[in-house]
Amino acid sequence: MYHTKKIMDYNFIEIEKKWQKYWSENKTFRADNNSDKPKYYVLDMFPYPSGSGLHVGHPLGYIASDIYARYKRLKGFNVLHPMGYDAYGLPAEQYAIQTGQHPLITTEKNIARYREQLDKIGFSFDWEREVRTCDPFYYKWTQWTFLQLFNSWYNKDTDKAEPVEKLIEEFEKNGNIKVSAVVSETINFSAEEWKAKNEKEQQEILMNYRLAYLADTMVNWCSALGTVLANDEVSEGFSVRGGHPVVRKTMKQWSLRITAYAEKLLKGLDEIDWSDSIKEIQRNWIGKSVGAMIKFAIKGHDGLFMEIFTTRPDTIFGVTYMTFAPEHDYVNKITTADKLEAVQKYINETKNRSERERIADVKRISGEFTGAYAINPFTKEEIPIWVGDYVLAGYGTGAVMAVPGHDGRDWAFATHFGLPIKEVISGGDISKEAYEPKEGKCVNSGFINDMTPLEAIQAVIRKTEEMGIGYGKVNYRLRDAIFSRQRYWGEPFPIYYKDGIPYPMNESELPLELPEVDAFLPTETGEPPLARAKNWRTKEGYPIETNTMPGFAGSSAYYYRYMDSKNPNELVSKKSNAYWENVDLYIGGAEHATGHLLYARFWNKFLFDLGLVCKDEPFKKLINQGMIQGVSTFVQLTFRNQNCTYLLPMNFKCNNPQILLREFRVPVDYVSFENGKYILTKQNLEKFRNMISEYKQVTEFTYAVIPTTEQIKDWFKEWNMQEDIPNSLHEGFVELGTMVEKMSKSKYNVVTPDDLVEKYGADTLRLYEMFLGPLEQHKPWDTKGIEGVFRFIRKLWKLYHDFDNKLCLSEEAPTKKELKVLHKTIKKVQEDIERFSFNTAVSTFMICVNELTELKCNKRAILKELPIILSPYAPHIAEELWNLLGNSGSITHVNFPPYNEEFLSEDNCTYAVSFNGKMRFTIDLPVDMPSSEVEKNVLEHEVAQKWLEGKNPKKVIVVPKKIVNVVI
RNA sequence: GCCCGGGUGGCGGAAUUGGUAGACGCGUUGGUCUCAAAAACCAAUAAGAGUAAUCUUGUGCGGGUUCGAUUCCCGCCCCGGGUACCA
Repeated sequence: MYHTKKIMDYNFIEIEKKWQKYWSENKTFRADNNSDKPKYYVLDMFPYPSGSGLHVGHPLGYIASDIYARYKRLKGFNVLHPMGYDAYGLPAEQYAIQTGQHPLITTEKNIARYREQLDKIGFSFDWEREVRTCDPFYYKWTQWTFLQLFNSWYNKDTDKAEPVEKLIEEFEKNGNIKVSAVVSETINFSAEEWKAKNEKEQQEILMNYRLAYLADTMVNWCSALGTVLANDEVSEGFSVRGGHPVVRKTMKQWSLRITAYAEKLLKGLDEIDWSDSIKEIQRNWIGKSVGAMIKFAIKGHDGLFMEIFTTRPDTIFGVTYMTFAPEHDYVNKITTADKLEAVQKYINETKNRSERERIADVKRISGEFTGAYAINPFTKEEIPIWVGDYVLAGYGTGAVMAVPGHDGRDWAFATHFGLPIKEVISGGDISKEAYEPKEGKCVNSGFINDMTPLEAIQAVIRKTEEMGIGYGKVNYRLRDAIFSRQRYWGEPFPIYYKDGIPYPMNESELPLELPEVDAFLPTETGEPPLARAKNWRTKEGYPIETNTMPGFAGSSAYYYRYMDSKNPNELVSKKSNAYWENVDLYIGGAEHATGHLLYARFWNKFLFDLGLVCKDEPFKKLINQGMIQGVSTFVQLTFRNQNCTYLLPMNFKCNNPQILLREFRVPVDYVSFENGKYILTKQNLEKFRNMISEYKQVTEFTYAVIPTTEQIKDWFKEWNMQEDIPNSLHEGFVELGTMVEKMSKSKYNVVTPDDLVEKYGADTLRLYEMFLGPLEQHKPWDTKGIEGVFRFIRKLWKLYHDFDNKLCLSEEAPTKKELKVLHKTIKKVQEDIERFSFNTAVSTFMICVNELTELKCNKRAILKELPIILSPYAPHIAEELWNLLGNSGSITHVNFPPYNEEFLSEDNCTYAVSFNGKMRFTIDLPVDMPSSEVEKNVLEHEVAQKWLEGKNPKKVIVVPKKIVNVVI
């Protein structure tokens, strides 16, 4: 009875329902586009609404961003804190293929579930600005941006994107002689030649320039998903989503010329406040290398040059062979008749090796001599030309000069085939391994002898430029982003075909809505699902593109749409953009490092070039929340007889080889925690057995029992086992083994926020998720720890209430002690929020409530401030207490109380006194006591006398208000 | 292999600029209340020695700088993430 009453004192169910209703009815969190207040934009990576809903790991980042958003409101900012859905995606479509249910229906159902879960946690989102990528009103602007990309090219002279119209004007005036652009391939032509070309030829040339272009591209083809994938969607030869095999294949695909922005994307990293690891991942992905292009003449082929890219022109005197990628055009031209057969055979072999095999066998060295020779431009030596698959066709020129003395791969290749190795940089031992550092002196190197490698690099580049055979060049590893997918559930391209040439639709025809199809599968002829749509043609009857856009299309500029989500005329109005600028704080998972976070920066820079937005980076500060891992629990199962299997603890070992023990996962819902151990009780086993069909566990589980001691004894006897019954066996329950791993449905370790909100309330959940540890760190979820936070929040409630749960406040003036507790809390909480240290802020609240409880403080003067500083973390109880204190309306927009240093200062402070660095005792002394006095007082202390043993200290260090170190 | 990040009690973690290592919470142990259990409250809780006061050791390992190092430097080990022949 008493217990029940006590629990009901803090009635979180009613309080939370009441305030969530209030916020929604009063539109408390609506952001204003016309405000005199300074702005602050806090954004979460919008979720893909999956069918399994949210688990406790998902809201972690949302809670952190919500705390920050609420804090900024208290600090007087006009805060934009929106939420939406990345609604296009493969799972809904795969589900549609299996069940025939339209992906829109699945998606809407999932969104509704997400919304319900999110609402329960009490987020301060401005839901009026919600976006969904699959909504035509939204994807109109995705399609519109695509058209801008299609109609733009990258001008290297102005270093920005410009309209294709202007390029055409230039072609008509001067051809492309004066144009410096980022292109697929360069064919020079004059104005006359341009004008002489027909429409089709002209369009083909323009396609080389467009930032969104259609071209034959080597793509990652995933036949299981029936679509191509971007590089970031493939990992080690398998699709990231689903884990299906991926092969390399040439196909005509839409691509985005992100490579034009490689340098800007790299430079921009220096100006944004992101974690070092993400910046580093992006730097590696962009992969800038500075070097030179150098042409080597090929013996016996006048006018044919082997052009290579190298970062080490200083080692050119050490070239002992050259290598072409097997796919290189020249291989067939230069291979001598006697080598032709072997080379052809080699090329065919490498072609048939899948990407997967190539990766698996990185260490296998293979190659073939072509019989041809290149001429070293400096030494005039004849150098054998090889073909080898360690040279990639897609990087640089697809050909390398090999310097085995100073490059590890070349060294391995040369050693394998017995090719010469020559030292041209001193400092290493090239008989053992390649010496790669750019340190030492050039040797055996003609005119660059005795130079340092760095000097030599410049000298060789200059010389090749004079000789007209080379120039300095920067290369990037980054590839253009393949932008088409052969799937249904994505944005249609606003492109139609006339005589096989793609043309953009008129902007007035946007949005081009996703058509209905009879099945979500490719056609019999292998065309994408949109080819099934009836009358998928323009008004004039031209066929419309049947590919759809990839997932990152809709997520690359959504943060702009939130600024002006209802605007039917523009992506974002100049005025709204000028006010909100860009995202101040962005929180999301690190898994988007090379995908979304790179594409969004690219789109943003493009929009900036066009003058559509005012900032060239989208996200000023980025925080990647760590993964919340699940604790999986295991039990061993062993066959007893036809109707019975025994459950045994994981630490049960058995030497009898006839007894087979099999490991099984026990779903987290059936696990109890007692005496510091995870266990499965008899009662829970019963429940679990009834639900067994929901889990893909073996049928033996149906007959599983926890053996009693008697049964074990019999069993041991039966099997002639001599062992004593291990003390890990118990009556009535079985101990479980544990493992921390990713939280996922298939691992049966998913904890959902809904259950916790129901049991403890949203405020407790919010506090606990933050309390778990630093936001950016991975950490295991441990449901039992939530009790501590729940105790804290009830203790807080009790500060304001008497035994009968009546508000009970004293109007007395607060003591110095009480004021100090309050103000040090305000100070620490503010500092912690500002450095995103949410876990320590929760500790601070706990300390504060512990101390006020200790002081039996129920004074209004103190307790009236507490709800404000707590409100970002636990908004519902904060609102309730705020109103109980006699305030009306929401706590959302009040002022964060400033702390007063005056209350923090003390007359005395505690010095920690150490001898030779070891702390021995503490002593309270006046704050303003001069160092010499402190020293005197310390040395006179009786404990000090003991440690000094009558000797004089060698040295005494006094750090004012902190420590004293006595050296003896 | 290369590039990042990280190793602190039984567990999650704290120590913000080199200044009392282990805050706060979980768990555990003992106690109060209760017929009993739960809840609540109180106390102890890094390890080792000691009745105790107290002492010794201690932040992955080895060394260094310093009056003083979880924090800075050098070398190594382990874990997590990224990347994979990028010339």
